[in-house]
Amino acid sequence: MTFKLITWNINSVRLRLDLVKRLLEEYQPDLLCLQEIKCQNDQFPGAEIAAAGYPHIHVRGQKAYHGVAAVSRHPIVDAGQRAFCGKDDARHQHVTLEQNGGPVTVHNFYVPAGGDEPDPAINEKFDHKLKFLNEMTDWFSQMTKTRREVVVGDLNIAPLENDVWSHKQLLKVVSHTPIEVEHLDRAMAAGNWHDAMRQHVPADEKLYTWWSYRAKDWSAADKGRRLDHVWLSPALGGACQKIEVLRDVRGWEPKPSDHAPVYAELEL
DNA sequence: ATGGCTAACAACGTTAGA
Repeated sequence: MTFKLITWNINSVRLRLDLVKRLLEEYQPDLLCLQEIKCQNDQFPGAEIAAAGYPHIHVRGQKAYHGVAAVSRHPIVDAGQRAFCGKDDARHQHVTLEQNGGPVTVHNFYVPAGGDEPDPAINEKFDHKLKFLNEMTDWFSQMTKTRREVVVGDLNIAPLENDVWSHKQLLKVVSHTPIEVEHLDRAMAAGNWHDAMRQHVPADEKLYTWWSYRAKDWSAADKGRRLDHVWLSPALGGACQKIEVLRDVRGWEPKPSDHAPVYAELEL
């Protein structure tokens, strides 16, 4: 059956609850994975999301920053979270759903942004980002590759040249530096993950999921980056029938998130 | 001309995003 999945960096779920409800109403996903919910578990607007038809919710939040949440139409049969880099900073959760073809586990990530200076020796945030990616690599290399698993979320790296508006101008900008891309590539290779977005959009076409708030007209300037991703385990490598960046949602008023959701349909 | 903006907080300036 077709499983509809959306990943979205919401940049405060409390401030943008109406946008979340509109997205659920318009796109009717089976599962929505949110990042940067910026609230503690007991502040998550679960009752209103349940009332919208999504009563199965697993939240991993904390005060003020980061935080991820999964909201599902269908029962979550298993859920958990992993602390990376010895910090309990709410950057990962997993949920497992029972589908016709057996269980499917979705990992929802919010990788550290990494600060401004792309040098781990002088910027502790960048160091944290690289260490986080190394830990992902170690973990993925131990995973059973025959399992049906999906990685989604804001990985905060735009790996390909056409994942940014100007490869040349962003080579020294955090999110597109060669060292970050190498780290992300290693994590991807360690799990034999397939990049579902690039299965459907050729590498020579521009593809973005994030546009800065600072542009006067984000859509006209179109200086975007592909920071959000959907990865498929080898067992699901051919499962994605359709995937698209919901670019219009970046313009939803009032107060859009600076990330657009990524919508995927998987045959499970 | 990649920061021109945006969000949370015991909160009117700081920290963080990317």
